[in-house]
Amino acid sequence: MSPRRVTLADVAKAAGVSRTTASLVLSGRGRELRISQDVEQRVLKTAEELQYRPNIVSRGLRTGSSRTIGFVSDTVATSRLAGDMIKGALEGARDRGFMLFIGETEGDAELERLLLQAMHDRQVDGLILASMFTRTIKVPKTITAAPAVLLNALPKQPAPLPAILPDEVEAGRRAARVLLDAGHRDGIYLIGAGPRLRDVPTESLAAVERLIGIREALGEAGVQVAGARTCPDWQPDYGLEATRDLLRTVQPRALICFNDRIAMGAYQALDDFGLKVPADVSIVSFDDHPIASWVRPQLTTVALPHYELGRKAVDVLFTEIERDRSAAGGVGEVHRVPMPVRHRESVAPSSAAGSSG
Amino acid sequence: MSPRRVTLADVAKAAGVSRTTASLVLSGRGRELRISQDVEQRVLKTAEELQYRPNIVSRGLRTGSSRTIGFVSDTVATSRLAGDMIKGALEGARDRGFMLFIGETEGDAELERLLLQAMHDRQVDGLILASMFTRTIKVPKTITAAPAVLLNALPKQPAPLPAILPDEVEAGRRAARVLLDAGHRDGIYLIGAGPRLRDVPTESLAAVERLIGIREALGEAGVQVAGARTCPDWQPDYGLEATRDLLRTVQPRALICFNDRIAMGAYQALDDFGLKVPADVSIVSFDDHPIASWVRPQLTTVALPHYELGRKAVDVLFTEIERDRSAAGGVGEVHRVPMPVRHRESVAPSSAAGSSG
DNA sequence: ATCGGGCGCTAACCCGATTTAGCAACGAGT
DNA sequence: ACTCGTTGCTAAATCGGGTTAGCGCCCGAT
Repeated sequence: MSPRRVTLADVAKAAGVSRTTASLVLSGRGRELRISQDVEQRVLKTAEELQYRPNIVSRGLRTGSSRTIGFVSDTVATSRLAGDMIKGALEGARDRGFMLFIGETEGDAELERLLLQAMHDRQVDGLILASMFTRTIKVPKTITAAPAVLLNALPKQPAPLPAILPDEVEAGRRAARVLLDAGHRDGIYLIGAGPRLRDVPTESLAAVERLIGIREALGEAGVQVAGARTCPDWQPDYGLEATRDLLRTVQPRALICFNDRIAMGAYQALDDFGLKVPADVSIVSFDDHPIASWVRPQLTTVALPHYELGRKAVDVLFTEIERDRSAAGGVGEVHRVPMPVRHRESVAPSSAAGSSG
Repeated sequence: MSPRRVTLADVAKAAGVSRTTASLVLSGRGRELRISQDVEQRVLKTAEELQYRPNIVSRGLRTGSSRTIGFVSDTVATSRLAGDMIKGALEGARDRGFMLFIGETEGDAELERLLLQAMHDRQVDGLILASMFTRTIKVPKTITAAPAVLLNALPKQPAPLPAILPDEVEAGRRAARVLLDAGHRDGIYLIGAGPRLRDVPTESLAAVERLIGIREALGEAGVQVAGARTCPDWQPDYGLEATRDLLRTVQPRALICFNDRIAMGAYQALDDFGLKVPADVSIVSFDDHPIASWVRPQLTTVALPHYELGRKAVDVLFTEIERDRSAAGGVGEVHRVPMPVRHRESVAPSSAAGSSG
């Protein structure tokens, strides 16, 4: 059997004071409420000796705060891709002495309802609703029971919820600029989505935004996308198939793959056609999945800042909790986290390149 | 501001009964304590109408249970490899109406201490101590404050803690048998560890056990390991280097790679030497990392049952919690979860194969 | 009339903290 | 001597439930 914990009453008794006094001293309000140095020291010493630790459950009952936040996702907890989001959230929470409840909904609305309920039953101070991939989600009504933020997602209907998202449009621009900077102007193809804004996988916000950024940066340089192949799902086999299909008709000079798994498929297709990366074809991609540094040559990619997203979500959530305490209404601001370029080996200067900057 | 929750007192008042009566009815003890049908129905109806939900924090204060378990790992939450362990644990907990606290220690003992403390402060009913890779760990003393199990780890010093681990020895046997069944008897090399039991990465229990299983199964068939290359860390680049080194002197007929990332490096090395998988060299591996089905040909591998490990850990933890309640002492049983073979495309019959029975 | 006993419900205490209101002792001012 | 203000501490209420002991009532038996 586990031994009984030391309680405030134990400390008070051992120090020969009332529970009130012990509580005041230990919560640092002793000075303010005129507890003598003598008593203060005695209480602190006793607490130390007995290894007293306040019971947060009990405190929570009184104060209404459990010093806990809930992290609810569709399936983010099990995807390595986004595991770092949890890590960021975890560390942000830890810095403030908060713990993290984790829950997965598998995209099931009923499960989500039950999960949120279970978290509210445990008096979470706030909630993070995360999505595995960037998209719009239907915000459950019960969410209003506590402060909340959206992570990697936007509300389908307008809602006063802050959202934290990667800056995908800028990422698109950056990917395009990597190629432009290497002198590429012709034979740039897209694998995964495009060329039109509606040629994207269902619900994928990232696809649309990346596409916008790509077209914008290329457009500014007076460059046209030479063509594109869409993929119903962004997995290696679809990337392989799409790229093969492309190579049967044209020889691209550069590929912008919409994520690293697609890029892996593209590598395989290029290999099949005897084309070398980056000598024959340059490749730039998105996500910075571990695979990006495992393939050869290593893949130049625009990284999803998972860790930063998780941390930012917690930061925003805490300002939201603050706001809630002051009874102020939320506004639903959208926070964009920059996606950094990881320069590796899959991009070479265009052989047709003129001046280099 | 979030609206105030409906409390038991609200229900009691609305139903015109005492809090006691309401509590008895709602906790199902009404019949036992002779509450009339009439009152019982009234209370249930009122609770339903007011959408009453008991506050678990409050209940926890009285009963000592928070209906929550803690999942503490070195860095398991952020590794896709092991994310499914969390998923398994999550679902096991959910089935019992429990939530999961998540925490990472980064291998830092002080962080671990603080984390366990924070969890105990929140009255967790039990703890799962998980490791990202199978190994022995130093069990913190404070662990005795609540029931606990080890996941993917064994205690360094003898401790009465149950442990849940993949059956690595049998996995080793299975990997070897995959090759034996395909008729391979000669030219079988190991990449990652071996050939001696002490030729393994530091602290890696999996390496030792897989090696034991491999040697056992091969030995029973009267087959010798032709040679081996160790890797200081089981990453693709080390696998690549080790395999290259091997290919400079011999031409293997089959490789047993100690995990899929190493196998990926091996693929690259074989490609460099113009050798085809599986026509020239068969490969069998461990883990069933996503990459195993992305490489071509797809990799035959013995899967780590992450999901089952997580679930099993929760199951064992609950029997442990039960045991704790009955004040019985723990025994520290070791539970082994089978690792299934994923037959894919990287193993071909040995060209020198004779009879196949 | 009195007692015993089952029935149906509730008062009151408990969990472990926080917090409000206020008490006792003492010195200073009038 | 009396009021007033500090100082230093504590009693008691509170959070939202679970749990124990027992109260009032009615019926039947003595």
